[in-house]
Amino acid sequence: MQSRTPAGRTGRPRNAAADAAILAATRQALVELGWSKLTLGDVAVRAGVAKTTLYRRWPGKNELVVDAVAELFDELTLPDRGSLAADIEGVVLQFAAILARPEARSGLMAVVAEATRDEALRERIRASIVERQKRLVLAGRARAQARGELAPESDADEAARAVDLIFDMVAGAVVHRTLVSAEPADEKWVHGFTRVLVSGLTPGPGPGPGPGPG
Amino acid sequence: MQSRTPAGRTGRPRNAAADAAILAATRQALVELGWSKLTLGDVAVRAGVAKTTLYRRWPGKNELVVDAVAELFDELTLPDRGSLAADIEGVVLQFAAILARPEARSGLMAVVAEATRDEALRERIRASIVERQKRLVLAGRARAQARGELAPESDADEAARAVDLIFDMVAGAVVHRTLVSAEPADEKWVHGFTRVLVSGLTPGPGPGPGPGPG
Amino acid sequence: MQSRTPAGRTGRPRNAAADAAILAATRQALVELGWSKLTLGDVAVRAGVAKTTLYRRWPGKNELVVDAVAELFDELTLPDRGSLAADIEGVVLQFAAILARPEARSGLMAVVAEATRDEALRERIRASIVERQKRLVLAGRARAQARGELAPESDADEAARAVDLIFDMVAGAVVHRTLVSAEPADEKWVHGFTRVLVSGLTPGPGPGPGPGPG
Amino acid sequence: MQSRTPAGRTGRPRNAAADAAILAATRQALVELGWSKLTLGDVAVRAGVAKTTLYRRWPGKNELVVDAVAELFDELTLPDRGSLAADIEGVVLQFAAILARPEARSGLMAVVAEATRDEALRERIRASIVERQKRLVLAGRARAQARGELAPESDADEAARAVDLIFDMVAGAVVHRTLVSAEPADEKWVHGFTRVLVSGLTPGPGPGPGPGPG
DNA sequence: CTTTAACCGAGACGGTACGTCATGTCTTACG
DNA sequence: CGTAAGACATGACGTACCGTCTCGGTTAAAG
Repeated sequence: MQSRTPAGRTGRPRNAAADAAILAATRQALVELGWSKLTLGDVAVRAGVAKTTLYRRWPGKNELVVDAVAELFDELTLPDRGSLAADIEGVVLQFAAILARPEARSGLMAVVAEATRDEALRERIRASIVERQKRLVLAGRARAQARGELAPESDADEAARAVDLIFDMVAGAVVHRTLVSAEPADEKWVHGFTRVLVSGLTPGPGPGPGPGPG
Repeated sequence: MQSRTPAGRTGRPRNAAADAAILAATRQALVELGWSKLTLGDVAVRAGVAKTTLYRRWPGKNELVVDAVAELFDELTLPDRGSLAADIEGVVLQFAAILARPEARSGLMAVVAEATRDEALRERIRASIVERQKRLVLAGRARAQARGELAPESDADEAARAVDLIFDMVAGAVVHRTLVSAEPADEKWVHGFTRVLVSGLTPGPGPGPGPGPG
Repeated sequence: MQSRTPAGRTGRPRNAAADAAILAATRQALVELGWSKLTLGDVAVRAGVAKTTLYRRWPGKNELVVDAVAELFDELTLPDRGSLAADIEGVVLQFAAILARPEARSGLMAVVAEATRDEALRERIRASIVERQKRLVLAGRARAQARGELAPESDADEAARAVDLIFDMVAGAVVHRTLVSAEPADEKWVHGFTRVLVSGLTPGPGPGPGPGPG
Repeated sequence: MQSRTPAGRTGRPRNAAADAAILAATRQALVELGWSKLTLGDVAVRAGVAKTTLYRRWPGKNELVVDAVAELFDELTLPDRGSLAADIEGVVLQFAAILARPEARSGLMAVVAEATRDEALRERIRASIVERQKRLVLAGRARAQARGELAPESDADEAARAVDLIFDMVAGAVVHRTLVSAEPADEKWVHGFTRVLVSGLTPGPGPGPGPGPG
């Protein structure tokens, strides 16, 4: 998040409602215009706020969009569906649903692109989105370990690496399917993806469910 | 690619060298400025070409950047390293090396972001980059099937779905690791990724290499 | 005029019809677009001719428009209406009619404006338009002298000055009335103008026709 | 004139000094470049002002030049030199001096040319230049009537027509002499012109001066 | 009846200016 | 001091014409 009421108590206090109005206006503008056509002047008009107010609270377009998009992912949950594979399918479908919304599609990729040249923005994305949502992987892993589906890690460092890897594999595959390949991440695809993620391309000699991802 | 001398033979022919100069200038500008600061006027100056020449050959910045970035991925190869896992590791490391280059980083994500609102651009990306590089997955899969590591698909449709899935999983994980999580896709990470991709999170009862991605 | 077949006799001769087509297209474009919106590319298209052909024959827009407009004034005649005043009225009405045509209005003033910074263009205008039409003043003056309405000049130099003055007074007044004051030079106005020109503002104590210009 | 601070009192007020700087820069650019080479971007640079500021205050080049040129004619005065003819000679010489300045020469004719296709511009010229300077004719006429050199008009309508006619004859002749014939309106020419204007080409039987204009 | 040289159409080219738009800053009046 | 309004300097946009050039091809007079 961005704006804190500053330490000093004097002067007119900031209008607290403005923050929410600005973020909502940003998402609406993303839907209608996409990132590159979105202008801060337009957001200000939609939010019923002066451009100065907006600049006083966010440094620029990128940071504003990160905050506006980050909120979208807070609605993700990890319902207990009984097995690791089922839990993964459940959360991946939620994630795919969010990525199907235009404000997430164009906003997310655009700020990632900008972040390739802006260390501060990269950090903001990591803090507001990536680390924030790793909670889902952590919860799923803990649940699977409690069920005996996954072995506990030998040490904390290895655990962290495993969480990071799974997060990148899950989020990356869904994003790539949705935005680069531009195909829907529907139930069928999610099912195949989960099978490969859980069992691998070559499920081994055991009595596994069957080879291909189809 | 972009400019073909049109069917009619009349008129002064296009300068063939200009295309290459423009694409090289685009990549150079991407390195120095990133996508959002890149201007077509600047590219034209770098390429020693008039702005009008550039607009005569590409509709706009997005299409130009797609073409400039697409060329980067043509250098990917699939060396035969003896096993499916080793082949995957080899190509993923090459892919990670390309994504470490700034012209690929900002260019690729930016055009993907733009493509969320532009069907024609989406198609251009799919044709120039996605479909073009699926050759790697196809070659690797065929080689693994020849070795007996993977079972042949029952039908063409299933084969296509499998190729798409693997492509999204590989490319998506590397892109996410590199650009969103902003961590390097180094040998250690690639090794862990490949183990999960080939054997799954729960390798099952067989004599598999052992669990976890560590 | 412009294009002469050059000294060398070999080679394909110029298409003679093109000159007329270009000048006609120029006048048509002046009517529709005015001087500042007129483009040589457009004239070439209207004339069914390549832009190169046009540039081979005229140095630029200004010279082309001078030639196109100059032709308009060649239709002026000086009918013998019996008296100096009547002759003046007759030719002034013809002149006003030409200036009421849009190709003359915008073309003439525009090239005069350009000529303020281009000596060669000034000379072209003087030769093609001014000197060419002084024939009317010369003829009228000679006729009035034959009738005894005007005294013959004492010497050639004085005669030339008188002709120049009358030409400037007649042409200037009509042009100013028509284009600057933007009022029509109708019969009533021409009548008043002629009275002042012939008899002056203060016609003197004699039995003149009466004072004011009304 | 052009820019008034709008009715609303909010917002940053316009920089009042900018108007004068822009008009002065316009005249300077007219001197150096002429109308057709004058660009608004260049004027903005000379005035130390952004191009947007300029477009905020004037619709385009034509209107800007009208305002810049109109100011030049405000310095005209009508000194009392004792007789109608002397008064006319005085003001005509002043007018000729202004028309000898390059910013007046190219600017005035160019906007007149443009006005042939633009009713609003025509009205702007009439209001800013023509009607504004008729004050000189009115004053001269009143003075001549007070001296008894001219008879008073019978009615207001006739008076207006007389003023218009004289204005067109004086301004038109000087403009034509200066810009179309491209000869200087020097003292000798002005003397001859005034004689014809006051006494006519055929001064009649009275004891007038000599006949010809020489 | 072949050369030869200028003509012609088409259209790409390097430029320049256009008029608009967005950015981020500033300056005012008001609360 | 926060705020709304809006002017401001800056700079890129994508378009339009400029006048030049480079083609393939045509056309007539000269040899």
